[in-house]
Amino acid sequence: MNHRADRGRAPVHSRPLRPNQAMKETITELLHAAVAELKSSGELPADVDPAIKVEPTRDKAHGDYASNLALMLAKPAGAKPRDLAERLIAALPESAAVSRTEIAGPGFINFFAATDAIASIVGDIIDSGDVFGRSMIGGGEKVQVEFVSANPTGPLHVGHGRGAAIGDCLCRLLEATGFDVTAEFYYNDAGAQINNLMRSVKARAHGLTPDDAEWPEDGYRGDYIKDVADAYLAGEKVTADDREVIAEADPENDEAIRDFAVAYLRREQDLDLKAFGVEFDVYFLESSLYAEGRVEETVAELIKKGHTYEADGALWLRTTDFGDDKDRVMRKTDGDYTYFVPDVAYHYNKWQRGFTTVIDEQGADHHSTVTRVRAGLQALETGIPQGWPDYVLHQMVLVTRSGVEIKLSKRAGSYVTLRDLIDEVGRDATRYFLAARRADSQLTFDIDLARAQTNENPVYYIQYAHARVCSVLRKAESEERPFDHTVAMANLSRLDAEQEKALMNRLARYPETVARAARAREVHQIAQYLIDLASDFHTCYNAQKVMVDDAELRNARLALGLATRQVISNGLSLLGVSAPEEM
RNA sequence: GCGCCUAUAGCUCAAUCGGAUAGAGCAACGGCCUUCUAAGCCGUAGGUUGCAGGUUCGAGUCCUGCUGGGCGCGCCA
Repeated sequence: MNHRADRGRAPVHSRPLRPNQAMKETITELLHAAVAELKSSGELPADVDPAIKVEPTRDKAHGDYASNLALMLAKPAGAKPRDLAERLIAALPESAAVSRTEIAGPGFINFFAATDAIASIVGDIIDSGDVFGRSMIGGGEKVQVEFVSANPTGPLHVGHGRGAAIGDCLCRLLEATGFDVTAEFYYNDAGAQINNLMRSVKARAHGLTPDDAEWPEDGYRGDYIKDVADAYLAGEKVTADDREVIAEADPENDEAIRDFAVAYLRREQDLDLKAFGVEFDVYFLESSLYAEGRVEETVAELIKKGHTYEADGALWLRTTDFGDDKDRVMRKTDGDYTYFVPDVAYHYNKWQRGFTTVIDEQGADHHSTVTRVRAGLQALETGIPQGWPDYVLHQMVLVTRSGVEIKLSKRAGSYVTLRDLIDEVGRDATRYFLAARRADSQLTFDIDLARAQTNENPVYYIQYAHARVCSVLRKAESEERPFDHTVAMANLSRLDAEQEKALMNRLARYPETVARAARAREVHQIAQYLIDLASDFHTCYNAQKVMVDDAELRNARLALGLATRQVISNGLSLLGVSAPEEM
């Protein structure tokens, strides 16, 4: 196990957080008070204890916030929702934050917030800075996210790229919500596939090409194998995962070829990941499970707990006892273990390392391992909860150019590499496109769209909003009318245009968006939010000129710009996408 | 055949632990730069949320069945 101390992501913040959902919380408290009032007057049964839900409205005609409380309480109260809503409103304590309420639709209570109350978010954001949106809902819990975990048999492909983008963003998201995150990469550095790699490199070292008759069966045919062979014969030195390997240059030394090829391809993958802005805390080698006796230990434990049997010359695990649809072979007739045994040993090791939550991010084509690994862990009977670990599975990525699917990369031979994409469309756009969709739907990566330097591209749409604010601030400086924090804070109530209110309401939703995305393990929600935020900003920008002569209004608008810039920047950093100051 | 995922505007996708009139971007059409970056904005058009039932005040969302698509179903990983 190799540790990487420096990862580049910020540590969990311990700074106290400002209350940045004030408006929503205020309304929730008002409703609590109203319910208590109605209970004491006997209009509501004393035993009802509703979960009060206050949501930002989708339609501004419905006010700023709405609650379905009356609908929820109608049945237990034995009253019509609208009547109940009326009584709830009558029982609401006075509050300066709420300018008016109304009953709408089947019984929703709509709240129209006072401009002051909405605008206070701007000050909160500016004061909080990078911390805005962060929380401690994770409570410092140790979480491990395992992702990419590609075997070192070739360059990373688009699918790995999707895993890298989702996994890395998930780590950032979890850290931002107060989890103690370890990013881990697991790989198989021994076994049949690595032997195949060795044979392929050896064949290349002997001058063979994939079309020769003597080329190894199922050998890796990509051009990169030749690069590995050339480097090996040239006696190159490679460093990967803190290990240094010097090529023996002897085309007959299987062991040396194997070590070199693994190190070489690991280094290649790391260079790609680094170019993609992804780093890991821990690289875990499958071979270490054997070297440290963890595989044997796991097998012995499974046998001891009585969930195994011998049949047809093999050792089986009765995974059907734990929800699998058929039993699985652990030890083959040739004496080797099947891959799932080290998988179980590895996950048992994760548990022993104290990760109460483990999230495995992987391609959905491996989804059958989910049941198997969980079954193996249950069979150990060590108190690991059912359904541990968690999985985030992503579906296939289809890459198109000019509307036509592309499947081949020269270098890799059979698939589009992550490097191809980064080189062609750039890191920001690649990350964004791979992270912006729900993991469990298939993704079409449109190269033309991703590399478009025009308004067609959603990444630039967001980045442009950020750059625009920066531009306005530069203008304020150059005109020697710089932002004045005191004047701005005293005049936030001037931000009363419809577009400004909409933008501020959007800003206020950022913390809960981060929290929800982290809870759901859905990084695409951040991407979606940023599009909406950028849209609200662009609308505002076109409707309301910032650099007006009225200093009070000007500074209030500059403050709104600053707050917007801050949230865009915070959100983009969760995605690992840059926030340029000019474009 | 079995399991997992999925089906939303012409295309790519959103949609708050079930909420009000399902939203963006692209593509189409019409407007807006002597004004802070037009990589932008405003407007128009575009939908039986695959189909059929069910649950309830309310369903794109939950349940059942069906249809289409993807992936998996090995003593490969």
